[in-house]
Amino acid sequence: MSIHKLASNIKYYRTNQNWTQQKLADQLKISRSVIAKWENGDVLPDLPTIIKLSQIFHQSIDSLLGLNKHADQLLSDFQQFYQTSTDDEQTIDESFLDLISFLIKNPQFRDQFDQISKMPIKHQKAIHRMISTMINEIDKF
Amino acid sequence: MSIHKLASNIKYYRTNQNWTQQKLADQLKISRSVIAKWENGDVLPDLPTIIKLSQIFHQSIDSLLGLNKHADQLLSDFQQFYQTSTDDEQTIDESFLDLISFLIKNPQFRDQFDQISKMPIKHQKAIHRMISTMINEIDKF
DNA sequence: GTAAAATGTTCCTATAAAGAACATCGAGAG
DNA sequence: CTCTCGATGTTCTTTATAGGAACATTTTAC
Repeated sequence: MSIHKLASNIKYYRTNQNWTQQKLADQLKISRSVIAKWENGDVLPDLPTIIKLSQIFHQSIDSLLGLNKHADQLLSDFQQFYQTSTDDEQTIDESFLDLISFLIKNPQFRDQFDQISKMPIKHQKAIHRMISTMINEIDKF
Repeated sequence: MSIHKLASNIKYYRTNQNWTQQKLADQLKISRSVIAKWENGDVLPDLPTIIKLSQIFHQSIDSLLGLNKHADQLLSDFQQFYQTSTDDEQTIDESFLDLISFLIKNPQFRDQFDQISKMPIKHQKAIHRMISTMINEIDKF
């Protein structure tokens, strides 16, 4: 149940409008601290509020929740685009679209990734090993 | 706030399948009386349950709630996904396509970021900080 | 008309979201 | 470098409401 996406989506669409948490809170007529909690994944908005959010951001509820309906279409587009530029047929599947959407909505990771991709291979390998360790450790929580 | 439609929709899709309330309850692993309350509009299902319902009935959440979208909005959703819209120049540009192609060609990184993207926000933030440190340190070589 | 099933209702409990106050972070200004 | 202020994050408490169990009612089948 990929509800964690709602958190970053709310933050993404809010900052996209250059809104402060307070401004969004005012529109929803709720307290600002609640929005901070939504965006950190501490708490889920209730259904009526989700509907309001989807209207304010002009997003379908499904896409607010990260359950995008158009994945199939987008997928085939991506595949077409990369058919020419990559000779080997690597896996571009639905989960890859999810990852792209994650990078779009989390520019801080995108920037890091950009840097990593420009490093020499040996550094990349070192980083890859370290991230593996990090992921394993953090999974223990 | 046309939430009243959810009640009749749940009942509609359930009876359409010739399911009893008990059978639906079993699939959701909740008590039957709750479903009676949903269908009478006494109570709203929580978000995770709504998502399950939309999957069980093969309906988008929006249509389950009776919030059907228009064609033009579907179109704008599509554009939003690509982020081709005006003000967001930094999201999808040439360098982003480079990044995607890097991900395609380096599945080991792709898998790691896949995992990261599925973590709770707080873990993501921790990882982000650690990667920052790593990049800074490794740049000193 | 009766029995069994399906559904509706009541009451209670437990959960988790909202609010308020306080803490921390971060971006300028000096 | 430090101070300030706006924005955001966190903690604690309160409140709202969804869920469960048991009972009541309605519907269906015979």
